[in-house]
Amino acid sequence: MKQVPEQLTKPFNAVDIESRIYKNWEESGYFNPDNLIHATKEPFTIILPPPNVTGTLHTGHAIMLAIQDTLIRYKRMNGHKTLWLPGTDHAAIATQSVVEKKIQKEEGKSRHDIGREEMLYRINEFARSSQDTILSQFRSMGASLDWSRLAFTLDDTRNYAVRTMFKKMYDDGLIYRGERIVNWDPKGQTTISDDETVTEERKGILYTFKYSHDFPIPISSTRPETKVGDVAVAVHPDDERYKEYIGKTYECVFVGCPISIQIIGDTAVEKEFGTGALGVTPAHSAIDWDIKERHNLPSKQVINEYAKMYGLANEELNGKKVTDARDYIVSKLREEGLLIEEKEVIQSIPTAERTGGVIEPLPKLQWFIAVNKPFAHFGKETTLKELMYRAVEGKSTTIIPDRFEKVYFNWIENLKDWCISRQIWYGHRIPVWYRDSEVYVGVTAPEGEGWAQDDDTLDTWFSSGMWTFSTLGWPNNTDDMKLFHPTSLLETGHDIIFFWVARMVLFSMYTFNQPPFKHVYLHGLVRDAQGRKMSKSIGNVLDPRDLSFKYGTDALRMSLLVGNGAGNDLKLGEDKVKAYKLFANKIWNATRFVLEKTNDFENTAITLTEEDDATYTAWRERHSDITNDIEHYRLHLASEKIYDYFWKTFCDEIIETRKVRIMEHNQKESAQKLLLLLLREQIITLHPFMPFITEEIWTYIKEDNDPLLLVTHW
RNA sequence: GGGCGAUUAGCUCAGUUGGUAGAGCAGCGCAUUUACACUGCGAAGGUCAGAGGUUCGAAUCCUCUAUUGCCCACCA
Repeated sequence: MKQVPEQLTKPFNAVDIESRIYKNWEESGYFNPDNLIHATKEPFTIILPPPNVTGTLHTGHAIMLAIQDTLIRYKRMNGHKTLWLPGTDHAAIATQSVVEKKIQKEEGKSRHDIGREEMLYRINEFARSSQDTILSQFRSMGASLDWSRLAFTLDDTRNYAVRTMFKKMYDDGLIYRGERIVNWDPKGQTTISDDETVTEERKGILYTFKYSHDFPIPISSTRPETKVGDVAVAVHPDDERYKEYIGKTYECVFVGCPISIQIIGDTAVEKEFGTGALGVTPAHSAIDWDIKERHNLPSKQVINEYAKMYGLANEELNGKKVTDARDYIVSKLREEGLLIEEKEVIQSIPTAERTGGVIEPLPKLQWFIAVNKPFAHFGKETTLKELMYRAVEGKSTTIIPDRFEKVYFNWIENLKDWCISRQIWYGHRIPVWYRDSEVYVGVTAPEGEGWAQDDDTLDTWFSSGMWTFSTLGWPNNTDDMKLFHPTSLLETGHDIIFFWVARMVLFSMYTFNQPPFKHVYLHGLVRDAQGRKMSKSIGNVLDPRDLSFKYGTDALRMSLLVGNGAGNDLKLGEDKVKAYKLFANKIWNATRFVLEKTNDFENTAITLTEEDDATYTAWRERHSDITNDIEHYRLHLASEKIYDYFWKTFCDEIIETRKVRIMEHNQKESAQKLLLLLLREQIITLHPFMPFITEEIWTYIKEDNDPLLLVTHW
């Protein structure tokens, strides 16, 4: 007669067991693949998308952890050498601006008052203390991450990898320095990439005017203040209205500033827009810069890094903010009778995602990665763009759901050279040194006196893009590199496909001619129960820590998995989490009941009756169905199926019928054996989804020489 | 302007390769010396947005329409 464990007689309380169980797992060492000595199958690797060091756990993280941990646990139980590698991201602009704001608020100082060295020290200190917060929150989700391999995008190992990569690409002619129109963020005082901008719809006015009375062609612009930097007027070469002027140059005075305007023909100009004539401002518009390149025109910058006018003959303009300058110029035009039309239009204005500042396109000397430049690669001539395309097209990487492959291709096709330099301090400093007109690019500083390192840092996605292999010790030829790269799966949100996924493909294909991962699984965004975005202003943000504390981590994980198909957004309400807390209770109570009804069971050799055997066979079918779903990354179906079977089939049918037979001593031992067998196998099957409660129950039902459920065979 | 989705019960959503429409919540009826009220049993509720097509058979495949969401884009 076995005693039912005392703990089981109390109601289930998740909070009581979670930290203790996590500690047991961690101390067992099985999160580290080096300790999985019985793992005979090939490695299965996921590199965790590194959260920002400054962050705290949100529902997006929770989804990512639930999906990845479920897959990792499943693979580990299946005998794969399983590596799930954690790390954090220095998130350059985000982190620096948090610390800058803090210092501004507490000490009233700017980063320039503090100085580069001291500032970097402060940011690093902040990053380190902040990191502990997010990592312990990741632990609380039950994440079976190999903490012994923890990486940071800005630590020494990663910095060495970044410098090595920069040098290698520079030597291949893929990294170059050039003057281009970049997205300048006057608020953040830095360049940002196209992907870091968001367009905002705003009302604007399209002004149609002439520079001066003696200039023949009226032009239209929403930004008349930039027109003092005009060098040409472009018209369509076939435009009958303006054909006769092409090739002529006019000297005129526009709001007190002398400008020299050449009339040129260019097919980029649309006859139907505005007056059909485009004032060319190379320094303040990307399209105009291209026209300038085509026609060999000069360029005059009239707006500085603080979005103020400068260098103009009309002293009244100098120092004015662009918006004030616009008002000033419009009123001058009106006075002089040069303003022909004002038309209200909706315009899309690019703003900086991070700071909200209105982007000022400016010409700047920056570092770029050439994506369209042919180079020799593993014995063949190719371009980076081709490599990125080929990885997905050739199915060496598959994207789940596959409709995102189209999105990926679409983005690749429109890809332009990637500006990788940033004018902020926190990040990987560009490994380039200057002395007079000499330029030195190297992994380490050059010998000799008088060299000064480039002040800029690299775009944070440069280091993140190398993440699948920089975390494994590249450029050293480590055992981890040999064993775990390419990785098996990248699991992340679909909003990050361009920023990150494509860049990882770029670096890995370039370096190894192999993609960084075999599969990409994209999950959706979490929305509230009504389908709205979670936002602080609406007040509908669900904090996973609260939910976990209130309903248990297992319940939270289930609520994030069930019904959450790849690529679709997930609507999450508190009721859903609550429903899975009830499920945890059900598991707990069913376990107690089964143990009570079988505490006199001893005859383990007994064979099942025909009926019991059929029931068992039906379960095995359901089990292989679930296995198949997990193998195909259909966790939303697998989780629902095990939930449904446990509750509706096992509890409501099997237990109900067998308890009668046990009480009536009607083929009692077969019934007892069936219940024990099914309980054991379901606890194993539930483990990847609900790791805590199942590991706890395992201690009550396991055989003496069974290991932790964590490493029990699936 | 281009691209990608969504539309299934009152609400929120599943539905894996085409084979008798499912779940949770809400609501209705019944049960209660009960493993679990954090429960069980039962009933009700849907021309699967609309129209056309393919098929023996369509929520599922194709075309169009309507509504709706998201992403990308240098129209000055």
